[in-house]
Amino acid sequence: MSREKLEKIYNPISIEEKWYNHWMGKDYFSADPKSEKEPYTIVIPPPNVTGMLTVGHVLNNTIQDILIRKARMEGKEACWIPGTDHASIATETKVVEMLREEGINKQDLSREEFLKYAWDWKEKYGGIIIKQLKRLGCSCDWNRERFTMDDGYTKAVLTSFVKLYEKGYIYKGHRLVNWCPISKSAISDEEVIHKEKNGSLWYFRYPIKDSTECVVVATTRPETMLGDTAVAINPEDDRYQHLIGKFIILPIVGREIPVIADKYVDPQFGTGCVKVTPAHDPNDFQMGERHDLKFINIMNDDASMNSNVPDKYMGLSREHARKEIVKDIEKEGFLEKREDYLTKIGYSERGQVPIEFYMSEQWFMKMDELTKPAMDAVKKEKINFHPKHWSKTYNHWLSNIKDWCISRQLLWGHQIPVWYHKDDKTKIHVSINGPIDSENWVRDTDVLDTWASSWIWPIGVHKWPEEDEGLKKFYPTNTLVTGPDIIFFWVARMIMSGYEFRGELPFKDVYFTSILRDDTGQKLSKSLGNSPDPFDLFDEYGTDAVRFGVMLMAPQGLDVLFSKERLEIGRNFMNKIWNACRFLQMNISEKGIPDIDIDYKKIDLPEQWILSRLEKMIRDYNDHLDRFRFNEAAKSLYDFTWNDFCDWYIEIAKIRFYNSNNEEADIARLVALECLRSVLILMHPFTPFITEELWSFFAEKDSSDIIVSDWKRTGGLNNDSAEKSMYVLKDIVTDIRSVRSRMNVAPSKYSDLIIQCKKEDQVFINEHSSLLKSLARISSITMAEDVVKPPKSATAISNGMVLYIPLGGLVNLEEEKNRMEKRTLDINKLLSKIDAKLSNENFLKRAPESVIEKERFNHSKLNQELEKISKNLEMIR
RNA sequence: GGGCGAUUAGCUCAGUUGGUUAGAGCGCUACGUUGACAUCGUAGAGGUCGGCGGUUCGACUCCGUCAUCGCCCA
Repeated sequence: MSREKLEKIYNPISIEEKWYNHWMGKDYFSADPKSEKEPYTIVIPPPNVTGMLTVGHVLNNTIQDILIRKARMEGKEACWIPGTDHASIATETKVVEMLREEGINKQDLSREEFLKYAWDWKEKYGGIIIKQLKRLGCSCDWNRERFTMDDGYTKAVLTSFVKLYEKGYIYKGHRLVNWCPISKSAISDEEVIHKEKNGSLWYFRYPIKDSTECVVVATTRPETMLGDTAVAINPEDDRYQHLIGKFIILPIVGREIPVIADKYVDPQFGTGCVKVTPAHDPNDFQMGERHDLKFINIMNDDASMNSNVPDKYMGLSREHARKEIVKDIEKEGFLEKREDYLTKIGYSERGQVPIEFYMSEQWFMKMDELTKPAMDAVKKEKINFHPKHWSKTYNHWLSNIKDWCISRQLLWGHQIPVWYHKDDKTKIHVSINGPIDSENWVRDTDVLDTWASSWIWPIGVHKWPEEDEGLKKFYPTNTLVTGPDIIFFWVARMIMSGYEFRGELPFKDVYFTSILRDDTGQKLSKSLGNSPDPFDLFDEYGTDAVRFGVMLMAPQGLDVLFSKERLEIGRNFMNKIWNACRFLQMNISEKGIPDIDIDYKKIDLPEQWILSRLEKMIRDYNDHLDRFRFNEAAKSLYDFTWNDFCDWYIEIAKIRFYNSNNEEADIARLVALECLRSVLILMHPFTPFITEELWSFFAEKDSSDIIVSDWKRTGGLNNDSAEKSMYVLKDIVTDIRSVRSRMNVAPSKYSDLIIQCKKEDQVFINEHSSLLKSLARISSITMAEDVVKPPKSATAISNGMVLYIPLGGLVNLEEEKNRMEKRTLDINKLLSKIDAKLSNENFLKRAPESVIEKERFNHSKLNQELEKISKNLEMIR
């Protein structure tokens, strides 16, 4: 034990950095691929390289740190691989924004020039979140840190592309894609956020050629009419049969477009006639293909009108064009009406504006073959989701998946490894290093979707496609910890890539964290500005307190309403532990730790009891952690430490320490130490700093740092009868305290105790009388089987014993009477419930014996209590 | 429209495979600085576990249904 004294006040800041540097210096976080130990691996969900730590990251990474630290203590080769993601579209958006502020337009830069700015940006902000993770205490193997655009990782990404291309899983196609007009790029279905908006439904009259008749079509997007190339009706619709094959003169534009019949049209919806804009609507696109219609793209890549529309609209934004079109349609008498209409609009996740369906040539990945093993793995529980219900969402998504658009019209990212021959554009070359005669080829300008690089993260963090020792030792990984919001983006795709490239699952367990929300239910996010800065929280409460508090409030499978006030429980608990240790230190340090062997069969009841409680806690704690119930684990540790150990055992230890019996005191010292050491060990993964600090004071001589100490799965001594006896004793103490409190006895005053109880109880009380006296502030105890209630005494009935406390003038008989009458009512209610059960033949026949026994026991116990209360009530009356 | 989740004390929430006199923290009431801790202690008040129906000897727990709220997908 260290000689220095613990500071009176726990000061987190002063110890956190000290211990982190110590751990780093000792190289505890490094994982050795040559180790004989069983590996336990986690790959971090790589945060955005230019991102900042949010409270969500705190939750997510604390969980990973808990798993890794526990595995390390369990003697496994713990390997937590950290890194960051280039986040193509998000980062590029930020860089473009930064350039704009400097007055630079992205369009005016060459690819190389832009990338120079982007890399500078990455260098400037790239390290921040990594530093933040260190402050959080994360025990990642920092030697293995990866960035998704590192040379090695890039090679892995390009390899995956080439392999899939060669397999025929990747193809180029001219399609309608989700287009973000802000980033001027295609985006995937998952990057489109659907929002419900109040909009309008406009009804336009389209005149039939060579007729006075009109059809009425409804649209929420009037400006797209500039690209209409047909009007469609349902082939069964009697109202419009005569129009099939006729032509319409498109208002404003003057184009002649056919009336077609297609089953897609719902005759019940609107007028039953729809305008068809094949180049700007997915359903219309399909109709266009079926009927060989013209595809007229009316927009530029920023969603302004292009040269395919009448001159007066050219260059207008889509919003402006809409107003003009409606105005002009109305002016020319083609507007039938306008209705309010609630509509779902797809927004670009990054650009925050409505997306366009836009015709362009993109690279796609075929999904059907890739999904098969991925679905199978979860179905057969080779991969387990926690909580399990996410597997339903997973299956649903995989069974309805469409081909994945993986190309992006961005510069920041992995440029697609495809080259086109300068002389013959149809001749293409696909490889990692490019063609030898590079001067004759032009590389595809697009980059890959970020998720098409991060989906190989568990593989790409090693040297793949090389079969290096890291890959062999640390793949597959054990657990993935991530948010359910990226189950499609990332989790599902990692599983696909794992099977595709390794023929094996990437991880065995997936833990989906709670989503943190503010008190109004909004998801905490940097962009909304409702996420507190974790660093402010660390400063205010201490990092350990934040970690513990967050873990305590995040149950498995549910969202959490986060508020920083809820972290107080963590801070208070750290304070409690600190002071419990300080107390022990005060009572040990002068003599040093006693060097005696304890005969555990001979120790006193309180020692037996606390060790039994400890054993139960260790068991529950491990059980909860094994099942990823971090909040429950934290709770059981908290309960044991505060309620059993501090509230009761330390109070009892005080009696030992201040008495003259040295042997008892030494035993108490050792038992208390045993409890404390166990608590520190188990708590270390949750709160690494404070536990390492306290361990340095309380560890056995020559023991290792707590971070590499042995984990505990057992430790105490289970003893049910001791727990029962102690329960009785605690009950008596509480009952006496309750009486004294009710009668306003000053806490400092001692009182006498007279007990009416059986012989065996007298033996029991005698055995523990000093404890009872001290804990309940009793000066003398007298007992007998028959006791006449002493005058002016208050009464409590506890475990079949009647306790009398003479209090002279303090006794309030009215209060006593009310209390006893209330209890009588309660008991009668309970008894009638039990009676109902015990008189039910089916219950007696079918319930297990232990349950029946319990009911009988309660029945007689309550009856006894009732009898004693009645007698006492009579005496009062 | 389809799916998932939630509804337990004034507030925020636990409650693991059905058997508890239904728990915690905060808040509230009373008392308290007795040599670890006022970031504390002691004692206490407070809930017919969203409604209805069912399964069962027994339902906060399982099933059905309705209501309200939230999320995801189309």
